[in-house]
Amino acid sequence: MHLFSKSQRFPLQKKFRHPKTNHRRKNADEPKKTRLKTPFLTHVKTLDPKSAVHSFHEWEHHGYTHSYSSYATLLYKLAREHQFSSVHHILNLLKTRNIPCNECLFVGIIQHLAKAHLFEEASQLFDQIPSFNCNPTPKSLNALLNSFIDSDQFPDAERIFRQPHGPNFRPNAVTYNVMIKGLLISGDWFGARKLFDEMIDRKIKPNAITFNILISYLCKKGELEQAEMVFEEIVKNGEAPNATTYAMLMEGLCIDGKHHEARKVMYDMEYRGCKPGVVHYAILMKDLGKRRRLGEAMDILEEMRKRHCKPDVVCYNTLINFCCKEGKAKEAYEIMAGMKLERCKPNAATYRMAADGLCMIREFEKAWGVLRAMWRDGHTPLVHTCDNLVCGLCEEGRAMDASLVMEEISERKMQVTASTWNVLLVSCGGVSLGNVDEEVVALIDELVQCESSVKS
DNA sequence: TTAGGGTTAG
Repeated sequence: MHLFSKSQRFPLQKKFRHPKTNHRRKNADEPKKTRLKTPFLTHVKTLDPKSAVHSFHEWEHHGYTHSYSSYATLLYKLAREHQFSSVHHILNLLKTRNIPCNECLFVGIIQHLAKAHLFEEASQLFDQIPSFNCNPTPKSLNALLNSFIDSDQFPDAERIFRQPHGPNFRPNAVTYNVMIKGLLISGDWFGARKLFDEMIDRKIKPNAITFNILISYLCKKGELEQAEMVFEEIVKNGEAPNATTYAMLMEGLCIDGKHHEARKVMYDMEYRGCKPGVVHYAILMKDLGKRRRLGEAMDILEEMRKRHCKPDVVCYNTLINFCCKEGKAKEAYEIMAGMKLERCKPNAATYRMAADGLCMIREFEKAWGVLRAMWRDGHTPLVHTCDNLVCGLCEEGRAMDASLVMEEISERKMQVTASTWNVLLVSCGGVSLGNVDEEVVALIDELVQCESSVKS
């Protein structure tokens, strides 16, 4: 029993003919020419892996000729869901039907196999790529090596890397980058340098990423002098350091207490034709904040504006964070107000930090305003922020305000901790000793009922 | 295809 007629379930092939020529393309299975979304592709997306395989065969059974993209989409889906026996089955169909394949398909499957720790299978699939009517390039080798290394399988990656891969199959810079990364993960700096030298000997030109991998390692280890030497090497090699190189170097210098030098690097980068971005300013800002030099951190904001670099939400958050930590939440509040003028939308982190900071300095009215704005923007405050606000208001003897806050919290299906409820109830009891404030008590009753219905 | 940088919380 089917809900749709046969023609709806298995639209006839003629419906998918090329709109201009109205005849089937000769090479319909060619990977690059199958960008039109066929009904099968739309259909298969809605199915679970088992039904997808079933449907694939059913459509075929009713005369539908699957294009390469049908196979590929199905295979990606199956691999993503780790249905590797079905992957094997569909791959076999591709092979026996001699359908030309795109190397990207194998890259994707190899990555999923490695994620599932099926390293032997990943390696075998890589070896079998030529049997699939596909010429492998270093791209699939690199994907295999990188998947192995990211799964902590460096020895296997090295074994594969050292295997001969045919006369026309030459490793490229990415291959070496991946292997260098692998060595540095285990802290083998000398091994990495040796591989770098091998790369040069084999006339494989290192790229910016090669240097960035080395610099990133050195900066994290605090080996600033060596990092700067590698930096000089980049220039010597005729390669241009990129924005990431500068950012890593700046961060390394800041960590090493060399703020002034980090700033110099930022000016140098502009001189060398690489415009500092918001991240570079944020690195300086964060460092100044850490050193409790808030005023200078604020000046960076002004400097950014002068240099036509629009501060983003993370920049503002960096400042707001340090202001709040220093008990200067009023300044943080001003910054937040300034963000709106600059058309920069606060995010959940902005609101959370500002609300907490304002509670900390007992500016509950403002904190309450921040919470409301947060809700209006579709963000959720943390439970401890609500706790702090309600408890703070209670401590100031403002039980009615605290109850109103609680009302809104409950309306939004949020909860506070049990101890906050206690504080609120005790606070209301204190208010009403011998002179019960009926309005407050009624509100609390309502809230308790609402709270129990949320919990149930 | 490879790295990678600045915020909150967890």
